[in-house]
Amino acid sequence: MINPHFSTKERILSAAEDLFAKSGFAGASLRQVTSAANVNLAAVNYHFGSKENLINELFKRRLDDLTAARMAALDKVRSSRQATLEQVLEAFVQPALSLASERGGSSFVRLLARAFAEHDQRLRRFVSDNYGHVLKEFAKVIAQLLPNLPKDALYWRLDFVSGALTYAMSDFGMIKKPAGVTDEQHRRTAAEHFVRFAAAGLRAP
Amino acid sequence: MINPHFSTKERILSAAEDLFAKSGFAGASLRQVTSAANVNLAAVNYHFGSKENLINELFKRRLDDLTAARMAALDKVRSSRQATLEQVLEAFVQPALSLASERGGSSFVRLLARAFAEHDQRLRRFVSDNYGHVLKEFAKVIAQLLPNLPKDALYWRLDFVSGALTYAMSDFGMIKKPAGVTDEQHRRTAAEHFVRFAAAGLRAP
DNA sequence: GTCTATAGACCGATAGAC
DNA sequence: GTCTATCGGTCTATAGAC
Repeated sequence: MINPHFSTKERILSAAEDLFAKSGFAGASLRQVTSAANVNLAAVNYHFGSKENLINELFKRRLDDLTAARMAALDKVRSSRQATLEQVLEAFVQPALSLASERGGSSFVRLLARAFAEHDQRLRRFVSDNYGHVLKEFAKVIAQLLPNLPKDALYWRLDFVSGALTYAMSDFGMIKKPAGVTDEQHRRTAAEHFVRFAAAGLRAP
Repeated sequence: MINPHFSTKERILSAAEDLFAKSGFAGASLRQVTSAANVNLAAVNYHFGSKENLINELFKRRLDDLTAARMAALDKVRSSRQATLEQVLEAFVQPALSLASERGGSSFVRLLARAFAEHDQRLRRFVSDNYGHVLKEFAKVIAQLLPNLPKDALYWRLDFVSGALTYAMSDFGMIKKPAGVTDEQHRRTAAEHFVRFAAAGLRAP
């Protein structure tokens, strides 16, 4: 399961990603993590200091890249003459899609969904402090594309969009994929359906 | 916090609802629950047998009423001559809204969102075994109202709708409510925004 | 039905040898 | 950097007095 050629630190991160995605942060113990990673129990505290810090590092490892890719995609859309709502949504989803295709990425996507569902103050704060500005930028661009939509309606709809995306992505790799379809195709299909749905919902009268 | 005039069993259920909503099923211990309920630790095992069974009873207590109310509302819409998509969505949301207005109901709504986010096999199975048929009925009626929509697109969109609703409702009682607005008004507003958004998303070309 | 007390297991974290 | 061993604390569940 866990590739023995990676360093102890990376093996811990990968095992933790899988187990926390499956059982939750409180539900999976460091003993389970180190056992799955084929690593000694004490290694977690040596490399990360504490369970809480291990969780933070887990998010940092993936989110730094994800937010950078999203901002790059948004800037590209912005600089085009006539940006559409669909393009902005695509710029938001596509990087998450690529992430989900990386090694262990699909576990992380589920972990992210879990972090949002858990109204854990500490974790939410960490995510919003470090990566909240990206969401604000997307919201700003979307607001410009929907100039007639009242602000409160916009915020509600952006919340619905986040919810729809979170839930759909957290199901990646679960039950829904039909047989004979590659993961890649499945994610591409999901993204297309999502963009159509979200754009129409945002444009509702 | 916990009304001392209710029975031991009910005080345990209410305290468990609050604490599991806040900290997750693994995150909150029976000691915290019994302490918040002002009840002896051993009372949980006397009345419920185990922590797992306590969780099941928690869902049963609310979901029996919720699904019955949803089916009643759906039947009413069905029997009307010209049912609209908006009416069907309203029939789905309104009972959840009423539930959220009950004593402790808002905690339960967050708990429900958590149960979906946790891909815990045991809990998901319990919910879908006991209450999955309601979702199927709604899906059938919605499919009839969108005869030109391919089946796979419909399933994706219904997933997005569930996600949007779950996510939005799990935020009830959290940060979003503006000052000077009653809980009741806030929920009503949320429902209206949701129905507009979801109907438009489902009708997307 | 409600309590105390405790069994038996697991937890995160650390000290200290190598 | 990696290991063993262990501390001090928590957990669920239960036995048995009242």
